[in-house]
Amino acid sequence: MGRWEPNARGRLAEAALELYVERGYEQTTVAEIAKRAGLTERTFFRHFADKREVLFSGSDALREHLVNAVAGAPDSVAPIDAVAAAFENVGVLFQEGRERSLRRQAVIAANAELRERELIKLAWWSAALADTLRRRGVADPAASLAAEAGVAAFKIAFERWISGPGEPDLAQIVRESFDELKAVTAGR
Amino acid sequence: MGRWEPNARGRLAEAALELYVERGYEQTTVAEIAKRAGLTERTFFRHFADKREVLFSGSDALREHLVNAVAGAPDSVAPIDAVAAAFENVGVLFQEGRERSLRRQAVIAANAELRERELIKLAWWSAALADTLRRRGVADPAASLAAEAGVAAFKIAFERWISGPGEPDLAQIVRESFDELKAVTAGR
DNA sequence: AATTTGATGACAGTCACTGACATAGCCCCT
DNA sequence: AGGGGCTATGTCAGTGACTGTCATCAAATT
Repeated sequence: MGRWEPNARGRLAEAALELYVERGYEQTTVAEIAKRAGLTERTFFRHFADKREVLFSGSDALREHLVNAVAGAPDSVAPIDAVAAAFENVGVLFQEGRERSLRRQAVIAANAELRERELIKLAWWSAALADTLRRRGVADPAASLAAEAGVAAFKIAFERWISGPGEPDLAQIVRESFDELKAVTAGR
Repeated sequence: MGRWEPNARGRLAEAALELYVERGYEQTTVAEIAKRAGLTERTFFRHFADKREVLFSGSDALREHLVNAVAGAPDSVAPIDAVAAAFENVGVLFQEGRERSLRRQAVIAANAELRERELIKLAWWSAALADTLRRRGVADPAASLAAEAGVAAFKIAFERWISGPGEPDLAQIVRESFDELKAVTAGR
């Protein structure tokens, strides 16, 4: 087991999720994560900015996907609908499967620090979406509002997907969530 | 300057804001804050859970105010409008004045950790609002969506209030923000 | 005046995170 | 094949946030 085992980053992420599930986030030290991955604490911090980030490294890819979807929408599509369509398609990127998402969300839900990190990732999505809308000629504050409201709709859809029974279809739930958003903001 | 100077908590909050403004959040140690307040580091952590919380202790009062406003709205008012009205009235609670809010927001905007904390405070508002709406008989996910969308509208209004020139009226900006939200989610 | 109560100080300890430097595996070039 | 560089990892020392524990001091209570 020399220095050069492949995929150090992936091993660290795997070990971290396992340990967070087994004994909780706070009760896990970075040294323990590194040890399980066959590495040292210092190396952990070379791959991840902090102890939380190891759970959120996939967020950037999701953001990219969202931005591309919105940027590629026809000009005739209203901002909120472009955002809605982007989020509907994003379900595909949860290939890691509902199983892993469930474990991950359970860990996040159990810890305030991790929820903070998740929220700032969503805020980062929102900012990127707003920026993309502005490039499409949407003025502020409409661009920011469409992005924020869209992220909110997705957040709630995701929660329902995670907490729901069986194997529900994320894209379908997202669609319903955006429909509800429209109904609610119409003052009904 | 004995042990028993009054208002230790307030002195700590004041010293913290000053130092965060002067030299930045990260470059300020808790020991320095405590020293300026004439106290020790240990005492700081008896008053505030962590180094960030000292900037957010007013958040709970705001939440209370919001919840009461929504709970007290007439039954005939639609959920989103009850939330909107609550946020319009909340401007009153920024008695500390735009001046202090400006300094505080500048500090928060400059640091990711502080932005995380702010987001989770807003999420806490949203959860409380959703809960209040449910008590009014609003079903989910409508309750959650109205709360989330409302917080988003307020967040954007607040940003505009802070970054705008002169002394704009927060309540007015909040009203406009909710109107924009309605327009945007209508697919325009 | 004695007692109790609550806030503060003092001190030691853990752990997240960082900077600096050493070392080991891998690739390229001759 | 061998040397030289490049990058990932290891080692070590240090800072600072945060916690547990116990002592101490001021004020309220009796």
